[in-house]
Parts: sequence; C-alpha cells; structure tokens
Amino acid sequence: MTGVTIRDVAKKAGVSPSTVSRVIRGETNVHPKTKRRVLQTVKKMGYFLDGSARAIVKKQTKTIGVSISDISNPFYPLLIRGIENTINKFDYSMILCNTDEDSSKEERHLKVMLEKRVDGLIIAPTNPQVPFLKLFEERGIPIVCIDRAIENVEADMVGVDNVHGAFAAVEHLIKLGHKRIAIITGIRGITTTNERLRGYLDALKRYGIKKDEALIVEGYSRIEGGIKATKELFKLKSAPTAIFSSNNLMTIGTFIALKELKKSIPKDVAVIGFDDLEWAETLDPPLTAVSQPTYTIGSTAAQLLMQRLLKEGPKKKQNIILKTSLVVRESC
Amino acid sequence: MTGVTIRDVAKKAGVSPSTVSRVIRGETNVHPKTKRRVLQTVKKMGYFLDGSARAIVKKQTKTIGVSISDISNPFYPLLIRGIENTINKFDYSMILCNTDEDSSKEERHLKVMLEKRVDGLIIAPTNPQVPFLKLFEERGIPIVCIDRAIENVEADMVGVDNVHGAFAAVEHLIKLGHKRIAIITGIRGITTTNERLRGYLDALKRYGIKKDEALIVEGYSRIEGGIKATKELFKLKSAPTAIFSSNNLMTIGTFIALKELKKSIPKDVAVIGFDDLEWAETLDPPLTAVSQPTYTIGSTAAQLLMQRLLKEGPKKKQNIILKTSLVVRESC
DNA sequence: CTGAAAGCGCTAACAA
DNA sequence: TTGTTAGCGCTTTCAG
Repeated sequence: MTGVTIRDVAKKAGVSPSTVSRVIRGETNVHPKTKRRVLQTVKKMGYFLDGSARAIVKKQTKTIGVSISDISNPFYPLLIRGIENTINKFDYSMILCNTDEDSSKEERHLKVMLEKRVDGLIIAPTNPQVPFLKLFEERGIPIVCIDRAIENVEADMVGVDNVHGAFAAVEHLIKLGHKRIAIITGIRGITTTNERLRGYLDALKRYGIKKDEALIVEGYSRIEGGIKATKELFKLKSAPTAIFSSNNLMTIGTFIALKELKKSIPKDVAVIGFDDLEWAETLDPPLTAVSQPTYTIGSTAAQLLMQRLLKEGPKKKQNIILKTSLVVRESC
Repeated sequence: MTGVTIRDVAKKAGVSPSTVSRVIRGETNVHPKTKRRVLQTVKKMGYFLDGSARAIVKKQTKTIGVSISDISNPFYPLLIRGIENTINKFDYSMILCNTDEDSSKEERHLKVMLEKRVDGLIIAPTNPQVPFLKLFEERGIPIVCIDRAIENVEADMVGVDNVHGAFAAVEHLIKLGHKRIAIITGIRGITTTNERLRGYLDALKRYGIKKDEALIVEGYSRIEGGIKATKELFKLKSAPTAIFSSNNLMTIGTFIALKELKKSIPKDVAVIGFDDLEWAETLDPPLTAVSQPTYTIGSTAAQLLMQRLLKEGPKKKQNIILKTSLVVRESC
C-alpha cells in the first residue's frame, strides 16, 4: 500500500495536481521541462494511476463484462480470444463470468457487472428473456449478444445461421443414404437448440423423411448428456443409422458412448457434429462437422461493442449472421 | 445513464445519505421502518451502487487479476473454472488476460491490473523473472503463481510435480521396452519445460539409457510445433520408437503428424503425453497421459489468494505441489 | 438510531 | 502554460 497520490507527486515536483494530471493524461499544453520533471517524479515515487478514482469522474471504467455459459466448453476459448485481442487494442479489459446456463447465477453476475460499472456487455444469454438486461439498456450500456438472441431489449447480435448449418449437416447424411437419422439436442429453450432442431426438421421434410419423435433426444449440451442420449438411442428397437449431435460436448459424449457400445463409426452408425473441434482430425474416426467461425464471432462482437462505446456504430442495432461450413472427414 | 446516487435516494426517502449507506451495507443499527422505506426507495428509483466510488474509499475492488498464457490451450479452461467457482463465493470477480507467452504483453496487462486496483493476482508467469511483480509486492497485493514458479518476489505457488510426472511417463515407456525415446519440449526457459525435461533425463539415466541430443526437440508448446517436431524426428536415420510429448497442444500435433506420416500408434511408435485431455479416450488411439488436476490447481490457488485477502493465511508463503497421475490407455 | 461533515484520488472548468 | 476550486459517489468518523 504505497498509496502515492497525484497530490504527493505534485508537491514533490513543485507543481499543482492538475499539472500532474495533465502530464499523466498526455495533454500537450504542458511545458516540456515541467513534463519531464513530473514524469521523473512519477517514476521515482512509484506513482500509479488509480483507475477507480478516474472512473468515477470520467464515468468510464475501460472494462467490459463478458458472460458466457462455460469456458470449459471448447466452443468458447477461441471466441474469448477474439474478444480479448480486439478490446486490447482499445485498452479495454474484461471481467469474465460463467453462468452454467443458470439464469439466477447469470443475474447475480450481471448485477455485479452493473455495480462495477462495466462500459459494455458481451453476453451469451441463458435464455431469450433476461429481464435484468433492461437495466443495462436504461443506463445506456451497450449490449452485444453472441451465439444467441435476446428479446425485449435493444442489443446487437453476432451469431451463425444455425438453421442452415443444421440443415446442411442432415442433408449431408441424407445424401449418404441415411433415413433413420437421430438428433441429440442441447438444452431446451435456448435459441441455438431450437434453431438447430428446426434445421434438422426442415431437412427431413425437404427430403420427404417422416420425423420420428423417438429419434429426437435431449443431451443437455454436456458430455454426460451426449453419452446418455446415445445409449438411449441404441435401446430403441429400431436404432438410428446416423446421429446428428448438435453441439461440441455432446459429440464427445457420443463418441465415448459408441466406443463403449462397440459400435463402429461410420460403419454401424454415422456421426456428424455441430461445432468443429481443433483436434477433430485426431478423433477416431476424424469427425465430420459443421464448423463455426468462433474466433470471428468474438472479434466481431467486440468490434461492434467498441464502435458503440466510441459512438461510431450505426444507429440501428446490428444482426450479424456468420456462415458455417461443413468440414467433411471420416465419421459419416 | 440514470445516475441515481445515494443522495438522491436519501432525499426521496427523507433520510440522510449515511443512513442509506448503512442500509445498503446491511448495517444492523438502523430502525426497521427506516430500513424498509429506504429499501423501497432504492428499488423504486432503480438505484445501483457505484463500485468505483466504494472502491476508492474502501481501498478494495473485489476484483482479482488472472494472467495466463492462452485460454485456448485446453489446460486452462478448467483451471479458470476452479478459480471462478472459488472466488464467486467471496463475491469476487476476475479480470482475465492472455499473455501468449509474450512478456511485454504480460507487463502491459499487469500495469492495467495495477491501475484497476485488483485486490490480488493469480498468474502463470511467462518466465521466472517478472520484474513488474515487484510493484504488486510493494503495494501489498498478494500474488499466487500457478503452474510455474517465480523468483525474487514473495508469492504463493500452486503447481504439480513436473519432474516426477515426466519421470513416470518415461519410465512407463522404458518398462514397455523402449530405448529410443524422444521428448518434444515446450518453450525453452519456462519452468515447466525445464522440469519435464529433467524428469525425462532422470528416467533415462536411472535406467541406464544414454541420452541422444537428436531425440530432444522443441515443440514451442503449440500444435504446429508438435507437428513440426514429430516430422523432424522421423527424418532421423534412426527414428524413435516412442515419443514423450510434454504438453497438451503438442500432443495433438504429434497425433496429426503421425497420421500424415502414416505411422500407426502404438505399433510404429508409442506416444505418451503430459496433460490429459477431456476427450483423450476418443482419440485414435486413446491417449495415455500424465494427468494434472487442473480444476484443483485453480481452486487451490484461488483459496490461497482469498485467505491472503482475508488475512487468514499462514504467514509463510505456501508452495503447494499437487500430484499427477498416469492414465494408461492405448497409445503406448 | 440518525445526521453533518470530511475526505478517498482524480478531472474539469475557470482564472490567472 | 499553470494553479485554484469544486465536485464525482461513496464511507466514515464524530456528534447528537
């Protein structure tokens, strides 16, 4: 607790606090000589700006909040890097929170962020209705949604075309000759879950395949869920010949379960995943998947947010939908 | 920008600012009736505490800094969760920064954290000498190192026994009959790299195997590096029969390279990795690896830090070394 | 149990 | 180019 203040520096350097402040903020109208002296004193005394004090008068913290479901879902790390690399250019940092898809946890985190006076928020909302976000809007704190959309609140949004991506995945399976295609869905109620399910359904309909409720199982967006769901599918009298796993973690679960069940991929059953994995080609067999530009989602969201903070953005809220791509490897 | 202050609430509720402050902080010596009235007004006016203002007088931000090399390294996500889950219990949040093993980037981040007045720091230092950390020490901001140690600064440390873990890995290989064992090392200069290399060397010596410099290659702790290093090894006149990959990302690289090279694991070459992967059993073949308790590293570090912040910790700096475990699957 | 007053460390007019 | 002054929104004595 050295606690050197701007006043201490001022006294030592024989100038006024405001002059020290000017030097620190890099204002130009300070005599070079004075400036040098102040800078020396700053260094000598080990002075460090107090961000809280500055924040209180500038009404700006140079901090944004980032709320996601779970950093240990492999979907997020690169997205976070996309955010970080972008905001760093603007001298911003981020407070990171995980919600675990629990909306009460989410609300607690958002409350803290509000109190810490984040300048902006990037959020993957737990559900389309997050009443608390109203408070951000009221205070003019810009919000950018990632991955999922939100209702009733003005917010930019960056995501991918889930319906189309899922459609492409299932279409791929169908063209390979599959008719009994199962889907393992994520947590109910989340936008992405719904959209991917829709894409699945659309593809079936488009190719005249009747939907079978028994082939639609919930995997809760987790490895365990993927394992359980896959095992369930193979308890059916008429098991599927192909599985569309609609997220990352569940795909890993599916692979694990299939190995346990001694089912060979793709001979016994084809598997296609939503979300590519960095190590997808080292899987057994290499995974065919719908790939999302995760880094770009993050960087785009951050850019949008920074534009808002600099009041440079377009007036209208943006809705940016990035493209997915089908990466064909050997699991189908 | 609603900007409702404690004074606004006070006026509306017909009390003094200090009373409002008392209610907000949950002080008990406030008349229940007054308390209720204030609480109502707070809610009605949409008042929200200003954390910066509080921080400035309490000299406490309830925020810690977390500096790691790269969140997209699969080693970190669970570790971060360990930290978060722990600090959340104490109403703390974290500012997360990635250094990419670049010490100048690290210093910039640390400077910002100092300015944002983090109460504590958890860091995986880029190298054993981070002069900037001296400034944290001077200000009495507790530091906990994870994964790697630091010199010249008082700091707690939580890590694993890298020497022993590496020794066990190589020993496993030797007992399987291997004599030409290669190691792919991480970035030079980092503690973990050195320690794992030492474990490798120790094991060779212990079992009377002469070390061959050609079998020690650098993989720079990245997937690309692992690929390159593996390919180099197979350009040798006398290629290794086993590879010890000393980190996560490089192991993935090794798998990729071996597949390209059409080498079969473990028939043509055995592979053992340092760092387990959540999806290790879905690899082709399932990976044998030295597993680290990543979540526990994070939670332990956070607990230690919280103890320091609550001034409850032991006086002496702690050095907690957790155990690794060998998970035998099918790649050896 | 409550209020008045001072002050945390900074910036932003306004004067000089 | 520099200094003086008045806050920013909160907490904390100290009285009452």
